[in-house]
Amino acid sequence: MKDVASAAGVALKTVSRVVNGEPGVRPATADRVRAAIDRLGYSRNESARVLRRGRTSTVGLVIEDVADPFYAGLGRAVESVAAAHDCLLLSASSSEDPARERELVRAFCARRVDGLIVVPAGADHSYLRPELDAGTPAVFVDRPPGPGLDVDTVLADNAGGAALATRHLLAHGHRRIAFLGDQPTIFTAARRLHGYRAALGRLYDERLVSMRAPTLDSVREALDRMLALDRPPTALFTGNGRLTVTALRVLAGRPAALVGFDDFELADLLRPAVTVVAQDPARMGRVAAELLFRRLSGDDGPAEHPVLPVALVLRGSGELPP
Amino acid sequence: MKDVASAAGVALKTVSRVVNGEPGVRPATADRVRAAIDRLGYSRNESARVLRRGRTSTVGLVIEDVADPFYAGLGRAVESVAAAHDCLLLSASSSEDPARERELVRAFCARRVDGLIVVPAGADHSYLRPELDAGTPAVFVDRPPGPGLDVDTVLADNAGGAALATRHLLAHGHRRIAFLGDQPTIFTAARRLHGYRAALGRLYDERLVSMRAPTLDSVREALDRMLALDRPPTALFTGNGRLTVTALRVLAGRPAALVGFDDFELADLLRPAVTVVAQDPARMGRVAAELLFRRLSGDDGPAEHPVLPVALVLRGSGELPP
DNA sequence: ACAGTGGTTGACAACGTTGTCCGGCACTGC
DNA sequence: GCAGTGCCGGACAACGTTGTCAACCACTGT
Repeated sequence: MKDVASAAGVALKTVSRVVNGEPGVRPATADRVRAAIDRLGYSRNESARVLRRGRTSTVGLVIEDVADPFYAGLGRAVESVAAAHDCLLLSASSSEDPARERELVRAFCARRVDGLIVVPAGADHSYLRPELDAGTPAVFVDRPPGPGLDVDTVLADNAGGAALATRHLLAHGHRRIAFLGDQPTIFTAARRLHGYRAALGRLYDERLVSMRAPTLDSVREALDRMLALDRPPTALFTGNGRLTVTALRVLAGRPAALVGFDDFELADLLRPAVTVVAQDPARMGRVAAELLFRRLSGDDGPAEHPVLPVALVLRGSGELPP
Repeated sequence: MKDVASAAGVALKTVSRVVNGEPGVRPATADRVRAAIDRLGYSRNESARVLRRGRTSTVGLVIEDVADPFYAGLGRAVESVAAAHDCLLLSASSSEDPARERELVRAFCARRVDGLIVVPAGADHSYLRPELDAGTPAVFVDRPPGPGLDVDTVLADNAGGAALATRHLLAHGHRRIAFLGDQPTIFTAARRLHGYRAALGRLYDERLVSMRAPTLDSVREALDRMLALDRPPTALFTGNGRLTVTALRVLAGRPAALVGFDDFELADLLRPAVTVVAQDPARMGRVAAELLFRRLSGDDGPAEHPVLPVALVLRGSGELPP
């Protein structure tokens, strides 16, 4: 900027005024400055600006995996809202590792992001206290923060969706409904198990439940075990998109009564097409981002906890008889 | 930091030394400083640090859409490499809009990213000249920069892959092979058309080619038109993942001889399973990021232009007879 | 002719950090 | 006791920007 100033024969401050579109610069002077800017290929140093002004126009997003379709859709929505507020997005994957999550949040805060959107992996978020107190708002998405921290949190109706799926299978005559969920330490997995169990009532049988990371082997093993029971399951409820796909792969085309939590591309083209409880990741991201930007524009009301609805999408696999 | 210094009863610079792990501080003093840091919840202001040191430990990634599985996989790989270099990733979607692309690059550069990875949407990248001259390296991925700019570029073997797919269908007896490609202004679409055409030789018939954005309507219309020809196509080659999925949806389960460019999840579970020319988006992202970090660590050799191989994955749909 | 006015412009400090350099202190060897 | 030698700690400037405030200029109205 100094160079631009001397090239244009004006003071530093005048260049600053032109760059920021501040009034009080004669058009002729402004043109001279702009010409010098173009000639030198100058671009404002945002770090210095941040240092002076305190706002980075950047928000941080910590999700489990930027390549997972669910989180990618969520991230895209956050990006759109951020763009509408002239903000950029720092995004990173925690890989379901609490230490990494914390490290990322720390790195984001050191870069002075204006706000944070977090899909938490860990169960303790007390490390966020100083940042929150310092005025960096955070919004949790998909999963709540650990105990002792009351911040904005956007969740889906996990238990309700699971109950919906389970009742749907019950309504189609199934009495032995298996549940494949992710590890119970994951909030959504636990909530969905809860909804499933509540809907089943006394039909609940823990032998029909498996809560493990969604690998091909773990799913195969669980299904083999269940199918070998005296009274094997006649239907399957899978607890997230990854598990649904993995289960379909293990079933290898054998049609089975199945409802999955989370929609996924091509669910409609499989045969039978797959009935799912659909969340709307884009909406979730949008709601969270809008909440964050409301906080950034000064709203300091009590923490909000919106719960987004889910929808049962009938496609065939969930309507098969026992 | 000033507060920490006075809280610990030391000078500013001593705190700086502790924070940066510089030698020359007595352990007892360092402990006192660290205690003060914890007590005050202090975290270093990265903007100020950047201002002083010149490096942000942040790289920028401009892709077409962070939610597209192909680019999401690419982005994830870039993130991994960046993380290995203790860098964060600013990522954004250009939505195939040259103006937006340029705006994003500008915003990234203003924030003084250490380097850029760009999947270009536009055809003119002369606006990058000042940044490159200023020492911000850029790597282009998936598509080359506009003319007049010779920078590192990582491409896939688009023409080769298209030829491979086309010859595969030819080898299975097809003589009328249709091609659905994206808009010809998109580099990869043009290259794939080129490979398809070269492989067909005199069998090429422009009535069997459609190059349009992959909407349901445009694909339906193109297929209807082609199937109404005197000598309709007996096989279909789709020019990217989105088109493949859209075409499958239009075909609605009617089996058709089909090879798609780009692999996609569940391609193996459809019936017939879908034969594809698979790129490796993760590898592409990794190669690009590694190239970028080599530049960042001082390698200023001539621009490199690696071309990544593609692989034909036989699954059934490409082996159907006419 | 002169104070008053409004529109431009510029000098300077400050943001929080790090690099440079210098001062003080304890300890060593004479 | 005294210079020499490390080691530790601190003062200060600088990075590039913006907010504050004051100075300047050309008019205007009296």
